[in-house]
Amino acid sequence: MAGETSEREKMPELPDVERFKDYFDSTSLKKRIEKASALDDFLLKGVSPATLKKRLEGRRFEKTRRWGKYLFARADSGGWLVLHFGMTGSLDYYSSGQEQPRFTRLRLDFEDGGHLAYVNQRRLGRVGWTHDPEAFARRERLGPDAMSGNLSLEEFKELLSVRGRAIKPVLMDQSIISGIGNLYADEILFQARIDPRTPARELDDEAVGRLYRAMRKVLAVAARTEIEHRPLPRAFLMPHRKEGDKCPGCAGPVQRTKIAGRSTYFCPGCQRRKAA
DNA sequence: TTCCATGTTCCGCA
DNA sequence: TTGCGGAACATGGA
Repeated sequence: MAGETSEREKMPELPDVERFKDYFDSTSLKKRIEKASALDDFLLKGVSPATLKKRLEGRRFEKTRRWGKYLFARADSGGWLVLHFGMTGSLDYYSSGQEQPRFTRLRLDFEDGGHLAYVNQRRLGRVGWTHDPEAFARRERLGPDAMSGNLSLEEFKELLSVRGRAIKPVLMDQSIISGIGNLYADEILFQARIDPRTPARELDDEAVGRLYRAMRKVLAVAARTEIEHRPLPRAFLMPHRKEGDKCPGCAGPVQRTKIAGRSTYFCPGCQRRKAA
């Protein structure tokens, strides 16, 4: 991730956390942790710096998993390190001799001389510890992960049918579905050709089906392009988040509005409240 | 100087 | 009680 943040400053949503997972796996598994330093206990939630040290030092990470925007790393002491990236968090692995990245909040020093830095400029984020990611998700009231095989079209339909508010904030509500943030909510609704202001329960079966498929497709494609470090597909709205920019679908002007307090970009020509 | 950005949490209203 | 919108939070950039 080093040097990469400057070229693409992106806020962590599910695809970004998927990239962090891939990065964590390729840099930090199976190595003995010599030292764990919480440099800013502001971000520690429910775990003291001393406990974190005790759980990590002398241990190795065995595997990772992701739930929504949370990344969990399993230590061979039993238990999982919990990372949430807030709006400005990322990971940076660097070798000894290189300078510690600015805004490093947690640093792990490995036996091979490498260091994993959890970097977070604005300190909206979280570092914690849990004995079980499933239990953590329940306690935090996280809905099913947006990419999970467990989230069927039927369940998705069920989740939306009882919500009266606009579909966009419903998609972003982590207690309903985990992983979708402001940018990808816009992208998913654009790909599904649905007006973001449409009340969730007004979507008919056909529209919900389109939305479900768009959600899976967008997140999968975005995660892959994030990991492979490629640009997003040309048909994506995301590179056009600017009022009046050209819609990649119809070339009409992209419109900006505010929904539930978040700025929203959409194409009024392509995205309708009722299926076309 | 003021506004905006992002995700989550908290407050207050209906 | 529940669902919801909006402000607040930290911090820097336009």
